[in-house]
Amino acid sequence: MAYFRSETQRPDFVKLEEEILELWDSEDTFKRSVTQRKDGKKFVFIEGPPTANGLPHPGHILTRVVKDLVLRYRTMQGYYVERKAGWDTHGLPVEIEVEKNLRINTKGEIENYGIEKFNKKCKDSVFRYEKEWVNATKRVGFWIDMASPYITFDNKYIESVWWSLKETWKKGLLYKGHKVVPYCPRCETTLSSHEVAQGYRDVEDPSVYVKFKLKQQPDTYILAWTTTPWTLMGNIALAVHPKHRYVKVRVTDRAKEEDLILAESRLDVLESEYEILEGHTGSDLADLEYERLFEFATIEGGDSQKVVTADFVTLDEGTGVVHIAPAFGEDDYGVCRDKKLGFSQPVNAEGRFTSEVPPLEGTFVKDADRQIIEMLDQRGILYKEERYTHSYPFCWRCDSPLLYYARESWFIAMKSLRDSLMANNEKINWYPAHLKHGRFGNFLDNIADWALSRERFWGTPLNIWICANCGKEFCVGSVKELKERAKNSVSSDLHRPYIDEVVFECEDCGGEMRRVEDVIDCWYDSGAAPFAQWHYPFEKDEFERNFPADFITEAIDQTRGWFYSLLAISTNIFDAPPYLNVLSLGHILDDKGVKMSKSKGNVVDITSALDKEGADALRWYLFTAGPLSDDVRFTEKGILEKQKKFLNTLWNSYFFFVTYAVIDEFNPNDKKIPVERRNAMDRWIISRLNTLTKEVIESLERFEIHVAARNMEEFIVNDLSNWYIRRSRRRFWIVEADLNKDSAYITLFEVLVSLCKLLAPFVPFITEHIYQKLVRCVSDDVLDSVHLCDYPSPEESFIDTELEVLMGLTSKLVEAGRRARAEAGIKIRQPLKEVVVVSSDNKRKNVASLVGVLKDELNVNEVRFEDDAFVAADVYKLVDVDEGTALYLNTYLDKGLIEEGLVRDLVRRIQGMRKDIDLEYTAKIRIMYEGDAEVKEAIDRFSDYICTETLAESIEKGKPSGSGDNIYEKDWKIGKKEVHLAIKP
RNA sequence: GGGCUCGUAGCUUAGCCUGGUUGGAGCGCUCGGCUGAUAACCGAGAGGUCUGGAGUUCAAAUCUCCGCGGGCCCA
Repeated sequence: MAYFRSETQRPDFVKLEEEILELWDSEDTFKRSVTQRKDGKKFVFIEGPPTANGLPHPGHILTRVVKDLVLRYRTMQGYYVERKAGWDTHGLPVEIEVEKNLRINTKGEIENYGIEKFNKKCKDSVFRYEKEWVNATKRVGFWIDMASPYITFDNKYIESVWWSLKETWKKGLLYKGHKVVPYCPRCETTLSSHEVAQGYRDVEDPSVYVKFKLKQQPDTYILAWTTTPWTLMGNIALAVHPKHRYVKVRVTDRAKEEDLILAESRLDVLESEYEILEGHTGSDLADLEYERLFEFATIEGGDSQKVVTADFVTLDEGTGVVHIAPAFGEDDYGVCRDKKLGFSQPVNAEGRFTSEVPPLEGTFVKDADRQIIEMLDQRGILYKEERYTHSYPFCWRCDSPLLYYARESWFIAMKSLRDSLMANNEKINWYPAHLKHGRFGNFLDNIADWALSRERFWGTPLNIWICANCGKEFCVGSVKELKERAKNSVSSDLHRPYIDEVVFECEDCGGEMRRVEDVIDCWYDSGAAPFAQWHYPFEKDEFERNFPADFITEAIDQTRGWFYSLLAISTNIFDAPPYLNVLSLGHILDDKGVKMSKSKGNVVDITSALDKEGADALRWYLFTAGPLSDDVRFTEKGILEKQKKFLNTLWNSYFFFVTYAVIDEFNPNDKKIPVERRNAMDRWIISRLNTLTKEVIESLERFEIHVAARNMEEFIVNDLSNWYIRRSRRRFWIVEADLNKDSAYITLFEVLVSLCKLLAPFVPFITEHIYQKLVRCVSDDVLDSVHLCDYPSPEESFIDTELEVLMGLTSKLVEAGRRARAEAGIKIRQPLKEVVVVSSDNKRKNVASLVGVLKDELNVNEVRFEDDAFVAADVYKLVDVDEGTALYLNTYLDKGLIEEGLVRDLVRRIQGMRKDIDLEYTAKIRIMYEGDAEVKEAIDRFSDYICTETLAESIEKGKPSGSGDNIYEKDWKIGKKEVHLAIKP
């Protein structure tokens, strides 16, 4: 009885994968693969939570399969790898989706609609596509526990976030300041950077050169430049670069002599003749005072009308002197904060001047430019005006120009943690390595405080209460504390608007304390995942077991996103790196190399590939496409090619094995043949397999996943399929019991099983199928799944480098021999007498063990080795093999060889005919033929050979009698001879 | 506009860190061959201004600088 089951030659991979999914489901394989390793060393992974209010796109699929690969690999290596899914559920993107559906777009409209109703819509919206996410995740084979995910809107999650903010607050690192944000005055809302990026457009604006009169020096002005004249109303300071050269020049303006100060390298902006009076570096100019341009707006909280130095000043345009208005520029605001200067905000939330600027009250700032320029001109302090084209952001929703506008905001003082951030970064391995001190390191180097608050609705409420009476602040760190302090009842939902109702009594003055209205940046939510997903510190065990993470991976855009927010929070709270290894992936581009985006409409529907080619093909395509840190140009054609080339070849290797193992009733459990007793071909493929195993593990450890995958593909296609199996086929056809045959079977069996384990993390479906059929169906005391097995480790004693080199030489000799045949015009099916290998090297002696291979591949009866002294006769065709090795092919054909060739041709035709009518591999046939005397003579002499090769009981001259049932006939032309063949099953 | 990164045959890519035979493969194309596992495979051939330019060097796809184009992040 056969031990294996026959297979179809052309599998439906998609159907096969669905069957495997069912198998995993019914046997609970994922859970068992995790718990089985419970006593193993921990390998901690954190899932970067996606938002399920949109469909997963190809980039998500990439990160999911990469995560899966690494986690399966570590699991098979014996690590205990828990995998908790997570969902990111808060934030502006969610709100915008809901706004779109409600067809509203301002905060006022949301308030009118009702925060309670609005937030409920948000909550429902974040799981709108959960089913699609879950399905896609399962379908691509990503094993992650989606039954108990962490969800950032959970009360427990929020409570952990609150705890961490209270820790921050207690250290005095949570403070209130201003943040200059891109702001749409029509929608009355701030925009996220992503939204701003969508709206940049080139526009022409006035650009003015303004003279700021110095206080201490008569008729001396600093010349500054701006493209937004309206911001001059908020001027507080002028900035120069500390290291650049500035000069004082004497010019004549409107018949009046005066002195101007500007950067030396910007002198060509001057309209008239000038004379240089003196030079300074920027830092020499610091603290010079100048007169106010306009005596309108009030200035609070510090000095003003001073020259300061700032590194962001450039000499590319303007005068090298930058006008600073902290209410209208992020850099401006930062400088003023650092230099303890004042602040002035003469513009209201609608973008119009307030009553502080009477002549312009109620005017929209962008419309005030003209008037302001005229006011400057009248007062003689406008040096000149030009038009200037630059890119400026507009609202993507309503197209009005955005303003940079200072709003009150809460910050975490990340700047004070800069050194710790950098020190913790040193403890992290980055893949690719350049990110560590490149993009990420530079970012940390220039770190700014984290603007944490958002004047929005759907998010973790900022847990700070302020006394309306005395201004005292209090930060709540837990639900328990909230309930203790609350004067009124506390809702079970910690979100707005319920939390807004909670009022405290001020401990100092007895006044009423109310929560600040803001929610927090949702990046803080996801960055808190290492502890918040375990409800730390309210529950301690899980967090302590799972910190820090060993591994995270997301796409490159997360360097300043999640990769940073994790490090920022972890450094702040624990002063430790939150992850030890981070793999940054490239993006998936369309087939033209352009980023996929909804607006361009070039987003590929990945489900189509999953439905047609399947998950394994998709995974393999992504893993082999190139370094994972590079962008991938995505083509479905590429996936199809991987299916044809890689999956089919793997399948066929397996198919070949089972086909003959069934015929032969081969049972691997009966045959134990030590490797050293097997033939050279077997020892070679086993050596190659172990070398491969070593290379694969080394590459995976370096996260060079594409190198590992490409090595495996090459092994399967070249070494296993095209060389080992093709070369060994005849051994599988031996009918009687035979050690050589058994060695071939057992070798191919072992290689296939090892290969499945090696490949299992990459292509989990096909490997599972093959494992089930090859191992589980045959033996009783085996593991139920390939994913429960241990990952192979290389067996050094099986690696025979010399043999591998030798096989390399042999294949070179084969190639050379074929070239010789091609050049001589003798096809391979025509047997020849001999080849002579001439080599000065003594390695040729070793080739002796592989002489059989050479004979077969080149179809010669003999292989001889000679040294340099060999003198070839004319019938020998010479080809060079490599340096020091040459090959001579004896091209002389005698009658015997010609006959043999003819017979080979006949056998080939008969085999083809068997295949034509789909005969069983083992079916016997009878052959009849017609041909001339030479054909008859050849057939007579070789009839035994022909019969054996074609499984014929007889071969007879003549035409089959009667128009036969089941008789298959065909006329052939072999060389110049006409032959008629008929076969009858 | 700034930072980082990528750019090798029609397509997908190796080589670049550590400069040195004639820049390798695969798909596709042409011709020939092999085949009872394979949608495969083997041999020969056509196809390359290694993104452009400059520099360093006896020698540059490789190192340096300046452009161009794609991508990401920031403005």
